[in-house]
Amino acid sequence: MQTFSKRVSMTVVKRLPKYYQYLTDLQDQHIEKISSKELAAMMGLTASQIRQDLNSFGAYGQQGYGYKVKELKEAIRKILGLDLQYNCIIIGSGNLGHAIVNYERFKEEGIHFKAMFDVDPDQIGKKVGNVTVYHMDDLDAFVAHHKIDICILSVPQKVGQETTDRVVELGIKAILNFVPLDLTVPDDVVVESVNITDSLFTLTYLINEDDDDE
Amino acid sequence: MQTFSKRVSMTVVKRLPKYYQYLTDLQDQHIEKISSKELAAMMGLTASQIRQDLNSFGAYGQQGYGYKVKELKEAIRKILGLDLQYNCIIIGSGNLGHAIVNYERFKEEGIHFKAMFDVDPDQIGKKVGNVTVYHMDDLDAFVAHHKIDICILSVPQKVGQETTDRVVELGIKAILNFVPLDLTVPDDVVVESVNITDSLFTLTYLINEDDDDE
DNA sequence: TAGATTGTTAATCGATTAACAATC
DNA sequence: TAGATTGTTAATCGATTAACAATC
Repeated sequence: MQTFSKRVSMTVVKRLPKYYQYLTDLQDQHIEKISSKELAAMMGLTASQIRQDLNSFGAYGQQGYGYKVKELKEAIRKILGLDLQYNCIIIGSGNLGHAIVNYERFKEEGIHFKAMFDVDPDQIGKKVGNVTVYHMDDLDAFVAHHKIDICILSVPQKVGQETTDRVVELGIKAILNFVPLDLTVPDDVVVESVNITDSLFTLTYLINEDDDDE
Repeated sequence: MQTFSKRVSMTVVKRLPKYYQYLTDLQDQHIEKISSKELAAMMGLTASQIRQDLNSFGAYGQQGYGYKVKELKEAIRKILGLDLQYNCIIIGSGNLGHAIVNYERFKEEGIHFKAMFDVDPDQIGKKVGNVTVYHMDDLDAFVAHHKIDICILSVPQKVGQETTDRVVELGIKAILNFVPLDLTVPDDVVVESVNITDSLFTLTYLINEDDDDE
């Protein structure tokens, strides 16, 4: 029988990493069992919502008991694709690029940084941890000889789109974008953006939110 | 007459910085007029949605004409609270902290970095641009003598919550959080989180999304 | 005036919450 | 078995889309 799983909504998908984080924490605390009610209280969601979310992927709980932390965590890990390995390059070896390479958590989850690229002569040839910075001129050759799954983009805004175009041209299908810019990519390329400017402006809104009529 | 503006939903608020970005771009291109239809096409929204969003704050357009880019941009700028000035400290002077201090865009919008704090002896006393790194021991005194509106948090995960508690204790009411952790704060403190780990895991999900039944 | 496009109300769609039978 | 809690259906709520009168 063919399965016809309805495409899961982005709203649910965006909550998955949070579930994974909380379940990892629970496991670190050696808690073996959790109910949707307990998890809801921890995460600020409702029990119903959690059960709905999880059930869009399958039945991971046990009636009358709850969810086994380890089992559920592993299930979500797999749903997130974290059972796989990813080769990754970083374009833009500024402070942000450095910060990401040094992020221990990524390595733990099978994200392998293969190279950094920049145009600044002072940066070329340097090593950040065990990752070498190459010149952008060497990008094509490098990607041709390595299977690269993800490109992390932390270049100046004005070259954001052109760099994206180049990366897409080279066949990379996933971009983690730190440039405060909405990138245009073909349908078969996925982009996830971290927009620090947007976050800051949301914060300034919230700071003043209640001032008008309270 | 008293105004009873219904509280604007977070869904709409999260789109405001995007409107602001697009309107800024339009103004830079010297485009004076835009219709909801044109803006919708650019932003990947519907014209209806844009008109609904904007009208939750007031009537900024002209029937039969559209929106004056400059006027609308200024209106949103004000809604976002970017007509005000904000004093800001950064706790954690690692690469991420450095990246943020060097972010030109923030200064343009009235965000002033007053100091950085760290516990690493090698960092104390250094200057990043014109911002000095102080020891965390000096935090209380500094905040007591400066009106600090925003704290940017880029400390190691394991001290994320305790640092937050300390900052809250000192009376700071807004936190831009880069620690991959859901911070607990009192109701009168606003937190906006940038969670790079969550974004990466969303990306790995999307990479594998269509693999199961297609 | 005629054409265009807003502001706003009504209809639809999707997400959350509630309820409860299934079952561990 | 009785109690607990899931999986899942139904009800509600909120967000998006459609429609159109107001009006520039």
